[in-house]
Amino acid sequence: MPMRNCRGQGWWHGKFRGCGYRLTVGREAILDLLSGGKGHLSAEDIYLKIHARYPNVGLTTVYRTLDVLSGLGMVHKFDFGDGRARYELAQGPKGEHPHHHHLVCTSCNRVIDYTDFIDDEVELLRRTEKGLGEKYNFKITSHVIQFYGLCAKCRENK
Amino acid sequence: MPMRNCRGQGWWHGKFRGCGYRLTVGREAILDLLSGGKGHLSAEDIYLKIHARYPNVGLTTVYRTLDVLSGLGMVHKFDFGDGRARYELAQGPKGEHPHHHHLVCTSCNRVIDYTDFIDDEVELLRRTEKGLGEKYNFKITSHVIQFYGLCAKCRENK
DNA sequence: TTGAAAGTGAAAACCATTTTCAATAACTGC
DNA sequence: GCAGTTATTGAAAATGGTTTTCACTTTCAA
Repeated sequence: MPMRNCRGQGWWHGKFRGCGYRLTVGREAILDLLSGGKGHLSAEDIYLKIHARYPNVGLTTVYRTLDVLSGLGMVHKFDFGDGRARYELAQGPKGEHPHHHHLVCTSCNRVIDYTDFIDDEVELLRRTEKGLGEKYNFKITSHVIQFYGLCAKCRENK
Repeated sequence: MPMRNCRGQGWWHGKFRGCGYRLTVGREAILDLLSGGKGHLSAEDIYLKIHARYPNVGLTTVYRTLDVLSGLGMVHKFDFGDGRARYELAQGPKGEHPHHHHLVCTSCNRVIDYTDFIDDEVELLRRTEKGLGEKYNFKITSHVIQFYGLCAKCRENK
Protein backbone atom coordinates (compact mmCIF):
# COMPACT_ATOMS: atom_id res chain seq x y z
CA MET A 1 0.00 0.00 0.00
CA PRO A 2 2.46 2.67 -1.20
CA MET A 3 1.90 6.40 -0.95
CA ARG A 4 0.22 7.27 -4.19
CA ASN A 5 0.99 10.93 -4.19
CA CYS A 6 4.02 13.09 -3.72
CA ARG A 7 4.00 15.36 -0.75
CA GLY A 8 1.49 18.13 -1.16
CA GLN A 9 -0.13 16.65 -4.23
CA GLY A 10 -2.95 14.79 -2.54
CA TRP A 11 -6.54 15.33 -3.64
CA TRP A 12 -7.27 17.00 -0.33
CA HIS A 13 -4.48 19.54 -0.83
CA GLY A 14 -6.84 22.21 -2.09
CA LYS A 15 -9.49 21.77 0.51
CA PHE A 16 -6.92 21.78 3.23
CA ARG A 17 -4.97 24.80 2.16
CA GLY A 18 -8.13 26.63 1.28
CA CYS A 19 -9.14 26.50 4.91
CA GLY A 20 -5.85 27.87 6.16
CA TYR A 21 -4.43 24.60 7.36
CA ARG A 22 -0.86 23.59 6.70
CA LEU A 23 0.10 20.37 5.03
CA THR A 24 2.22 18.28 7.35
CA VAL A 25 3.65 14.80 7.23
CA GLY A 26 1.35 13.56 9.96
CA ARG A 27 -1.80 14.91 8.39
CA GLU A 28 -0.97 13.47 5.02
CA ALA A 29 -0.14 10.12 6.52
CA ILE A 30 -3.46 10.03 8.33
CA LEU A 31 -5.47 11.02 5.28
CA ASP A 32 -3.59 8.49 3.25
CA LEU A 33 -4.33 5.75 5.72
CA LEU A 34 -8.00 6.64 5.89
CA SER A 35 -8.15 6.68 2.10
CA GLY A 36 -6.80 3.15 2.19
CA GLY A 37 -10.31 1.93 2.66
CA LYS A 38 -10.38 0.25 6.05
CA GLY A 39 -13.28 1.75 7.88
CA HIS A 40 -14.09 2.52 11.49
CA LEU A 41 -10.58 2.74 12.91
CA SER A 42 -10.02 4.09 16.39
CA ALA A 43 -7.52 6.85 17.10
CA GLU A 44 -5.17 4.27 18.54
CA ASP A 45 -5.55 1.97 15.51
CA ILE A 46 -4.57 4.89 13.34
CA TYR A 47 -1.73 5.91 15.62
CA LEU A 48 -0.21 2.43 15.63
CA LYS A 49 -0.22 2.14 11.85
CA ILE A 50 1.05 5.66 11.26
CA HIS A 51 3.64 5.46 13.98
CA ALA A 52 5.12 2.30 12.49
CA ARG A 53 6.01 4.18 9.34
CA TYR A 54 6.52 7.66 10.77
CA PRO A 55 7.85 7.14 14.28
CA ASN A 56 7.75 10.82 15.08
CA VAL A 57 4.03 11.24 14.62
CA GLY A 58 2.43 11.09 18.04
CA LEU A 59 -0.97 10.08 19.29
CA THR A 60 -1.78 13.68 20.11
CA THR A 61 -1.37 14.65 16.50
CA VAL A 62 -3.68 11.85 15.46
CA TYR A 63 -6.40 13.15 17.76
CA ARG A 64 -5.85 16.71 16.66
CA THR A 65 -5.88 15.85 12.99
CA LEU A 66 -9.01 13.76 13.30
CA ASP A 67 -10.62 16.70 15.01
CA VAL A 68 -9.70 19.04 12.20
CA LEU A 69 -10.86 16.60 9.55
CA SER A 70 -14.05 16.08 11.43
CA GLY A 71 -14.63 19.81 11.58
CA LEU A 72 -14.05 20.08 7.84
CA GLY A 73 -16.56 17.31 7.26
CA MET A 74 -13.90 15.15 5.64
CA VAL A 75 -14.14 12.50 8.32
CA HIS A 76 -17.07 11.12 10.25
CA LYS A 77 -16.76 10.14 13.88
CA PHE A 78 -18.82 7.24 15.20
CA ASP A 79 -19.63 5.72 18.54
CA PHE A 80 -20.22 1.99 18.47
CA GLY A 81 -20.58 1.67 22.19
CA ASP A 82 -17.19 0.25 23.11
CA GLY A 83 -15.84 3.37 24.73
CA ARG A 84 -13.69 4.65 21.92
CA ALA A 85 -14.52 6.77 18.91
CA ARG A 86 -14.18 5.41 15.39
CA TYR A 87 -13.35 7.37 12.29
CA GLU A 88 -14.13 7.01 8.60
CA LEU A 89 -13.31 9.08 5.58
CA ALA A 90 -16.50 10.82 4.56
CA GLN A 91 -15.81 10.82 0.86
CA GLY A 92 -12.92 9.72 -1.30
CA PRO A 93 -11.62 11.83 -4.19
CA LYS A 94 -13.91 10.15 -6.69
CA GLY A 95 -16.59 8.93 -4.32
CA GLU A 96 -14.69 5.73 -3.52
CA HIS A 97 -16.31 5.34 -0.17
CA PRO A 98 -19.95 4.82 -0.96
CA HIS A 99 -22.41 5.95 1.64
CA HIS A 100 -23.23 3.16 4.02
CA HIS A 101 -24.66 2.51 7.44
CA HIS A 102 -23.59 0.23 10.26
CA LEU A 103 -24.72 -2.98 11.86
CA VAL A 104 -23.13 -3.33 15.30
CA CYS A 105 -22.87 -6.55 17.31
CA THR A 106 -23.48 -5.73 20.95
CA SER A 107 -21.66 -8.85 22.04
CA CYS A 108 -18.36 -8.88 20.12
CA ASN A 109 -18.50 -5.27 18.88
CA ARG A 110 -17.99 -6.33 15.29
CA VAL A 111 -19.23 -3.75 12.82
CA ILE A 112 -20.67 -4.59 9.41
CA ASP A 113 -20.98 -1.90 6.78
CA TYR A 114 -24.05 -2.38 4.68
CA THR A 115 -25.27 -0.63 1.58
CA ASP A 116 -28.40 -2.72 1.11
CA PHE A 117 -31.54 -0.63 1.34
CA ILE A 118 -29.31 2.40 1.44
CA ASP A 119 -31.17 4.07 -1.41
CA ASP A 120 -34.50 3.87 0.36
CA GLU A 121 -32.90 5.00 3.57
CA VAL A 122 -31.17 7.94 2.00
CA GLU A 123 -34.32 8.93 0.16
CA LEU A 124 -36.31 8.90 3.40
CA LEU A 125 -33.55 10.73 5.23
CA ARG A 126 -33.53 13.44 2.62
CA ARG A 127 -37.25 14.00 3.04
CA THR A 128 -37.02 13.85 6.82
CA GLU A 129 -34.11 16.24 6.90
CA LYS A 130 -36.02 18.73 4.83
CA GLY A 131 -39.14 18.45 6.98
CA LEU A 132 -37.30 18.63 10.27
CA GLY A 133 -35.07 21.43 9.09
CA GLU A 134 -38.11 23.52 8.25
CA LYS A 135 -40.15 22.67 11.31
CA TYR A 136 -37.40 23.21 13.86
CA ASN A 137 -35.38 25.73 11.86
CA PHE A 138 -32.49 23.33 12.14
CA LYS A 139 -29.60 23.23 9.68
CA ILE A 140 -28.95 19.51 9.40
CA THR A 141 -25.45 18.55 8.38
CA SER A 142 -25.24 14.83 8.96
CA HIS A 143 -27.03 11.79 10.26
CA VAL A 144 -26.37 8.45 11.85
CA ILE A 145 -28.29 5.24 11.32
CA GLN A 146 -27.14 2.20 13.20
CA PHE A 147 -28.65 -1.15 14.01
CA TYR A 148 -27.63 -3.07 17.09
CA GLY A 149 -27.97 -6.77 17.73
CA LEU A 150 -26.22 -10.12 17.75
CA CYS A 151 -24.07 -11.19 14.83
CA ALA A 152 -24.18 -14.69 13.37
CA LYS A 153 -21.19 -15.93 15.38
CA CYS A 154 -22.43 -14.61 18.69
CA ARG A 155 -25.85 -16.13 18.07
CA GLU A 156 -24.23 -19.55 17.71
CA ASN A 157 -22.15 -19.25 20.85
CA LYS A 158 -25.29 -18.63 22.83
CA MET B 1 -43.53 14.23 41.79
CA PRO B 2 -44.39 11.71 44.50
CA MET B 3 -43.63 8.02 44.34
CA ARG B 4 -46.71 6.58 42.80
CA ASN B 5 -46.24 3.06 43.98
CA CYS B 6 -45.50 1.34 47.24
CA ARG B 7 -42.23 -0.41 47.46
CA GLY B 8 -42.18 -3.48 45.28
CA GLN B 9 -45.41 -2.66 43.52
CA GLY B 10 -44.00 -0.88 40.49
CA TRP B 11 -44.95 -2.02 37.01
CA TRP B 12 -41.39 -3.21 36.47
CA HIS B 13 -41.55 -5.44 39.53
CA GLY B 14 -42.35 -8.55 37.53
CA LYS B 15 -39.82 -8.03 34.83
CA PHE B 16 -37.16 -7.29 37.36
CA ARG B 17 -37.77 -10.17 39.68
CA GLY B 18 -38.34 -12.50 36.76
CA CYS B 19 -34.76 -11.93 35.73
CA GLY B 20 -33.37 -12.71 39.16
CA TYR B 21 -32.72 -9.12 40.16
CA ARG B 22 -33.58 -7.82 43.58
CA LEU B 23 -35.71 -4.80 44.19
CA THR B 24 -33.79 -2.13 46.03
CA VAL B 25 -34.45 1.44 47.00
CA GLY B 26 -31.91 2.79 44.55
CA ARG B 27 -33.21 0.83 41.61
CA GLU B 28 -36.77 1.84 42.28
CA ALA B 29 -35.81 5.46 42.66
CA ILE B 30 -33.99 5.42 39.35
CA LEU B 31 -36.82 3.70 37.50
CA ASP B 32 -39.25 6.13 39.05
CA LEU B 33 -37.22 9.10 37.95
CA LEU B 34 -36.85 7.79 34.42
CA SER B 35 -40.59 7.14 34.28
CA GLY B 36 -41.08 10.79 35.15
CA GLY B 37 -40.72 11.62 31.51
CA LYS B 38 -37.63 13.79 31.20
CA GLY B 39 -35.53 12.24 28.51
CA HIS B 40 -31.83 11.94 27.80
CA LEU B 41 -30.48 12.37 31.32
CA SER B 42 -26.84 11.67 32.06
CA ALA B 43 -25.76 9.39 34.88
CA GLU B 44 -24.78 12.43 36.87
CA ASP B 45 -28.11 14.16 36.21
CA ILE B 46 -29.83 11.09 37.57
CA TYR B 47 -27.48 10.81 40.51
CA LEU B 48 -28.02 14.41 41.56
CA LYS B 49 -31.80 14.09 41.55
CA ILE B 50 -31.86 10.72 43.25
CA HIS B 51 -29.24 11.67 45.79
CA ALA B 52 -31.22 14.72 46.86
CA ARG B 53 -34.05 12.48 48.01
CA TYR B 54 -32.11 9.36 48.93
CA PRO B 55 -28.74 10.58 50.18
CA ASN B 56 -27.36 7.11 50.54
CA VAL B 57 -27.71 6.16 46.90
CA GLY B 58 -24.34 6.65 45.28
CA LEU B 59 -23.20 7.40 41.77
CA THR B 60 -21.82 3.90 41.46
CA THR B 61 -25.26 2.43 41.98
CA VAL B 62 -26.67 4.72 39.33
CA TYR B 63 -24.15 3.46 36.81
CA ARG B 64 -24.70 -0.14 37.82
CA THR B 65 -28.45 0.14 37.68
CA LEU B 66 -28.42 1.84 34.31
CA ASP B 67 -26.24 -0.97 33.07
CA VAL B 68 -28.67 -3.59 34.29
CA LEU B 69 -31.65 -1.76 32.85
CA SER B 70 -29.83 -1.34 29.60
CA GLY B 71 -29.10 -5.05 29.50
CA LEU B 72 -32.76 -5.81 30.11
CA GLY B 73 -33.72 -3.50 27.28
CA MET B 74 -35.71 -1.31 29.65
CA VAL B 75 -33.45 1.66 29.07
CA HIS B 76 -31.70 2.94 25.97
CA LYS B 77 -28.27 4.47 26.15
CA PHE B 78 -27.37 7.25 23.73
CA ASP B 79 -24.28 9.13 22.73
CA PHE B 80 -24.89 12.70 21.66
CA GLY B 81 -21.25 13.53 21.24
CA ASP B 82 -20.63 15.50 24.41
CA GLY B 83 -18.59 12.87 26.17
CA ARG B 84 -21.22 11.49 28.48
CA ALA B 85 -23.85 8.83 27.94
CA ARG B 86 -27.54 9.68 28.08
CA TYR B 87 -30.32 7.38 29.18
CA GLU B 88 -34.01 7.07 28.38
CA LEU B 89 -36.69 4.68 29.45
CA ALA B 90 -37.39 2.43 26.52
CA GLN B 91 -41.05 1.97 27.21
CA GLY B 92 -43.42 3.05 29.93
CA PRO B 93 -45.95 0.66 31.50
CA LYS B 94 -48.65 1.67 29.03
CA GLY B 95 -46.48 2.88 26.20
CA GLU B 96 -46.19 6.39 27.69
CA HIS B 97 -42.93 7.15 26.02
CA PRO B 98 -43.73 7.11 22.34
CA HIS B 99 -40.95 6.07 20.04
CA HIS B 100 -38.98 9.06 18.85
CA HIS B 101 -35.67 10.00 17.35
CA HIS B 102 -33.22 12.78 18.09
CA LEU B 103 -32.07 16.00 16.53
CA VAL B 104 -28.73 17.04 18.05
CA CYS B 105 -27.22 20.51 17.87
CA THR B 106 -23.48 20.14 17.37
CA SER B 107 -22.88 23.61 18.73
CA CYS B 108 -24.84 23.80 22.01
CA ASN B 109 -25.55 20.08 22.37
CA ARG B 110 -29.27 20.66 22.74
CA VAL B 111 -31.33 17.61 21.86
CA ILE B 112 -34.79 17.76 20.32
CA ASP B 113 -37.01 14.70 20.40
CA TYR B 114 -39.11 14.47 17.30
CA THR B 115 -41.90 12.16 16.33
CA ASP B 116 -42.62 13.72 12.95
CA PHE B 117 -42.06 11.32 10.10
CA ILE B 118 -41.57 8.64 12.71
CA ASP B 119 -44.12 6.37 11.08
CA ASP B 120 -42.34 6.37 7.76
CA GLU B 121 -39.04 5.91 9.51
CA VAL B 122 -40.23 3.05 11.62
CA GLU B 123 -41.85 1.41 8.64
CA LEU B 124 -38.61 1.60 6.68
CA LEU B 125 -36.62 0.44 9.66
CA ARG B 126 -38.83 -2.58 10.05
CA ARG B 127 -38.27 -3.58 6.45
CA THR B 128 -34.56 -2.89 6.67
CA GLU B 129 -34.20 -4.81 9.88
CA LYS B 130 -35.88 -7.80 8.33
CA GLY B 131 -33.74 -7.66 5.21
CA LEU B 132 -30.47 -7.14 7.07
CA GLY B 133 -31.31 -9.74 9.67
CA GLU B 134 -31.80 -12.34 6.96
CA LYS B 135 -28.86 -11.36 4.83
CA TYR B 136 -26.31 -11.16 7.62
CA ASN B 137 -27.97 -13.61 9.98
CA PHE B 138 -28.08 -10.82 12.52
CA LYS B 139 -30.58 -10.66 15.37
CA ILE B 140 -31.36 -6.96 15.46
CA THR B 141 -32.57 -5.66 18.80
CA SER B 142 -32.49 -1.90 18.47
CA HIS B 143 -31.58 1.00 16.25
CA VAL B 144 -30.46 4.58 16.43
CA ILE B 145 -31.39 7.39 14.09
CA GLN B 146 -29.97 10.79 14.83
CA PHE B 147 -29.61 13.99 12.86
CA TYR B 148 -26.84 16.44 13.62
CA GLY B 149 -26.74 20.10 12.79
CA LEU B 150 -27.21 23.64 14.06
CA CYS B 151 -30.30 24.55 16.06
CA ALA B 152 -32.25 27.77 15.49
CA LYS B 153 -30.48 29.66 18.28
CA CYS B 154 -26.99 28.67 17.21
CA ARG B 155 -27.78 29.63 13.60
CA GLU B 156 -28.64 33.15 14.75
CA ASN B 157 -25.53 33.57 16.87
CA LYS B 158 -23.43 32.79 13.84
C1' DT C 1 -35.48 -15.67 61.72
C1' DT C 2 -31.56 -16.61 59.33
C1' DG C 3 -28.04 -17.50 56.16
C1' DA C 4 -26.38 -17.21 51.38
C1' DA C 5 -25.92 -14.33 47.77
C1' DA C 6 -26.83 -10.08 45.53
C1' DG C 7 -26.26 -5.30 46.11
C1' DT C 8 -23.99 -1.28 47.98
C1' DG C 9 -20.92 3.24 48.88
C1' DA C 10 -16.52 5.24 48.96
C1' DA C 11 -12.29 5.47 47.23
C1' DA C 12 -9.10 4.06 43.99
C1' DA C 13 -8.21 2.65 39.45
C1' DC C 14 -8.94 3.01 34.59
C1' DC C 15 -8.35 4.84 30.20
C1' DA C 16 -9.74 7.57 26.15
C1' DT C 17 -9.17 12.13 25.26
C1' DT C 18 -7.51 16.99 26.08
C1' DT C 19 -4.42 20.43 27.63
C1' DT C 20 0.07 22.52 28.45
C1' DC C 21 4.28 24.23 26.91
C1' DA C 22 8.58 24.66 24.90
C1' DA C 23 10.51 23.21 20.52
C1' DT C 24 9.88 22.59 15.51
C1' DA C 25 8.20 22.89 10.88
C1' DA C 26 5.42 25.11 7.22
C1' DC C 27 4.33 28.91 4.80
C1' DT C 28 4.78 34.02 3.44
C1' DG C 29 7.02 37.83 1.61
C1' DC C 30 11.21 39.32 0.30
C1' DG D 1 16.92 30.81 -1.12
C1' DC D 2 16.19 33.20 3.45
C1' DA D 3 14.18 35.00 7.53
C1' DG D 4 10.31 35.91 10.21
C1' DT D 5 5.78 34.71 11.59
C1' DT D 6 2.73 31.46 13.19
C1' DA D 7 0.64 27.01 12.98
C1' DT D 8 1.83 22.58 14.40
C1' DT D 9 4.08 19.28 17.04
C1' DG D 10 5.49 15.49 20.87
C1' DA D 11 5.78 14.33 25.54
C1' DA D 12 4.02 14.52 29.75
C1' DA D 13 0.54 15.91 32.76
C1' DA D 14 -4.19 16.77 33.53
C1' DT D 15 -9.03 15.76 32.86
C1' DG D 16 -13.23 13.49 33.59
C1' DG D 17 -16.61 9.97 32.69
C1' DT D 18 -16.96 5.29 33.90
C1' DT D 19 -15.46 0.91 36.19
C1' DT D 20 -13.37 -1.83 39.72
C1' DT D 21 -12.27 -3.14 44.42
C1' DC D 22 -13.50 -4.46 48.85
C1' DA D 23 -15.56 -4.71 53.14
C1' DC D 24 -20.12 -3.91 54.69
C1' DT D 25 -25.32 -4.10 54.13
C1' DT D 26 -29.65 -5.56 52.31
C1' DT D 27 -32.72 -8.68 50.09
C1' DC D 28 -35.25 -12.74 49.97
C1' DA D 29 -36.06 -17.79 50.15
C1' DA D 30 -36.35 -21.39 53.27
